Amino acid sequence: MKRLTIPEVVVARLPLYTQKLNQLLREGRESVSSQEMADHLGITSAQFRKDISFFGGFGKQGTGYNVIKLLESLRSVLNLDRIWEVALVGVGRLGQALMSYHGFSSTGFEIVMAFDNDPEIIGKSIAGIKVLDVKEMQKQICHREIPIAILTVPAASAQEIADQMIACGVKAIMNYTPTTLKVPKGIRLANIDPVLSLQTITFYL
Amino acid sequence: MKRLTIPEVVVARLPLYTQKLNQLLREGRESVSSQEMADHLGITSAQFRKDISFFGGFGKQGTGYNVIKLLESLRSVLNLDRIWEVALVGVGRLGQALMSYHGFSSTGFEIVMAFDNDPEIIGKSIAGIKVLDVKEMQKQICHREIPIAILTVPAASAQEIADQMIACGVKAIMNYTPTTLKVPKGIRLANIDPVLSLQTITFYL
DNA sequence: CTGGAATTGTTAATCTTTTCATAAACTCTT
DNA sequence: AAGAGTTTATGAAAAGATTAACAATTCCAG
Repeated sequence: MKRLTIPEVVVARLPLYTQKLNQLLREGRESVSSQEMADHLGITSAQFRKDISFFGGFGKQGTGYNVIKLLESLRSVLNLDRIWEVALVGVGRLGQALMSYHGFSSTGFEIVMAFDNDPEIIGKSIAGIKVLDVKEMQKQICHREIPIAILTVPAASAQEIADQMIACGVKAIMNYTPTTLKVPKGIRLANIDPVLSLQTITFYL
Repeated sequence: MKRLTIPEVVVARLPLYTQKLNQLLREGRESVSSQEMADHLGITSAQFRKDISFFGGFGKQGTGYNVIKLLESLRSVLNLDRIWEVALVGVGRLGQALMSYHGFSSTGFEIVMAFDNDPEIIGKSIAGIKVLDVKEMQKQICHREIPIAILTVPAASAQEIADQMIACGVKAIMNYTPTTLKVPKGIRLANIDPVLSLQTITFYL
């Protein structure tokens, strides 16, 4: 299958493309050129065209790309034309903020379970989801075959919880903790501790 | 100056290195080999050594790297040996969660101002910071010469607020909104909408 | 104090990603 | 319907990043 050979850097740019295309769609635009996309995204038009061409020719010479058509193609490439169930572990302030974040459900992600170990919070409902005891986590995640987990626990327990998740079939972890997690090959790990990106930026200031 | 020629990919990995080194330091480790670092971080040892060597030889043949020495060198390279003042705009749930996040101050970042346009929240104090009217933003940011801003406003006003920030000297924006921002050259922009990384991951699932 | 084991720093080779350049395709005006 | 002006798709060239390989050090055991 062609998909296996697509560079990771390219895949990482696709969500930005869909974001911009959504914006154009809302503005009522019907088509857009690679040049315009590139200008807005701060890349070169050649790069945009090349990236898109990995998945086939969606453009039209002289006109550019049809916004809706390209958007739907990208959504399909990224497997966004379905609903992804997500579990969240660690219902602290950040966890609660993410649970209440409307941006997930509007883009096809749904937090369907949340877990914590604090008796104060277990049993409460946040954004319509009842918080369960983390002791239930493995049973629940296994049972519903949840593929994606958001990890917002304290650093000290991050690795332990991650191991448990992986043991019951989680395939991707969004790691919000300031911890270096070790995961087996085949498990996708995204490190999105807010501090990491700040620390990259200060190099350039 | 040598720094100008260091690849962005390398700089992006350095925070992960400091994260792991901090962990080793807490465990009381004195030295670590490139091989061990690589194993934990899921990279090759050659890559680690090469990355580090951009900044000079901090290791010792036969022994590895002194944890404290390497950590301090990296912190200095990343300009983390000072305090960085940060402004936050948009005190919604995510904004509040970030304001209360302890991970910033413990790593040298301090949210010193917060702004919103909601009369309900203006004047309240969150995590010790009084929320000001966003109308005051430009005056305050200019006056204190804040270099970094966290953008957690609704998508609709993101570009406008970003423009205002840049006009009064902000050099880096952490964009948490699901928006493609256009910023002039020389301004660093980090897109950290939680949805973006989820959308990258689903390609591989 | 010597020899074997461990580990770095760095050069060269390989692999990946970006940019360039241009033919082919389409639109629009007259 | 012809010609001028756009714009894509793509193969080839250039630039950039990663990996491999190994000489040069250092450590440690005996």
